[in-house]
Amino acid sequence: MNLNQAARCLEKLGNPTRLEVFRLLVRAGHEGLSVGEIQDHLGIPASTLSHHIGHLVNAGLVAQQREGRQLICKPDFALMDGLIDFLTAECCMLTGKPETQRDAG
Amino acid sequence: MNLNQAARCLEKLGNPTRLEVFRLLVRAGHEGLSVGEIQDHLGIPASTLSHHIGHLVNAGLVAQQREGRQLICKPDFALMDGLIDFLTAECCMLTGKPETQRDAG
DNA sequence: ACGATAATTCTAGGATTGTCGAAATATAGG
DNA sequence: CCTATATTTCGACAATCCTAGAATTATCGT
Repeated sequence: MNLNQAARCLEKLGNPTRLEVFRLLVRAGHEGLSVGEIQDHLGIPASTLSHHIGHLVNAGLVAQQREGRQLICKPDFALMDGLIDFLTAECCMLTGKPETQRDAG
Repeated sequence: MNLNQAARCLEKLGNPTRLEVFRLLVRAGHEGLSVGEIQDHLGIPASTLSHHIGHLVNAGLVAQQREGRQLICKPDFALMDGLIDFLTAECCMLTGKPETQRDAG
């Protein structure tokens, strides 16, 4: 995870609707949720939701797989961990977390 | 830190230039850096840099204080910690980190 | 007051984003 | 094939963002 990759992820999560979608998917866990189920939770027009999910998929934060007529969305936990690792390592104090430090810069 | 606050911080950090500014300030530590020093590092026009710093200040991620002719910028470490806590608690697996969990919801 | 330095505000342009109805595509079942 | 369901793509519009030169404000030293 480099700075530009991180910025891209942060940009996508930096929209209230998308952050809510992502949080919903994280809470759903490895089973994921269909687009329609997400829509039931958020109550926004399908085209708007599809637009936002497209952004998340494009950034790699969400993966989709078809199951019959439904498209199941799942968060990429590893990428999210990578993002948090980046923020912790590059944009935090690191005080009291020496094991996270990389080169004692 | 609620979802909208988090989204606002993420949005501001989700721009490569601003993320680089913020990382630079974090690396500078509690002493901070003047706007001019940041400009020396990044090499972008003063008005563009000022615009981006304004965004970071507006979101509370960066604080400024004047020292003579210079404006010193410092990151708000506590807010950044709060953001990472939010992401860890609401947008992560939480597997193997039970002490980070808040209410086992 | 004057000149130099530090940084912001003004202004304007093109680029991108967010929204959502309408139309189109994909799948399932009879 | 026809109908219903699930979701995306298209199209349009307003709103916001990014960039950066020019002008302005703030501070310091003399």
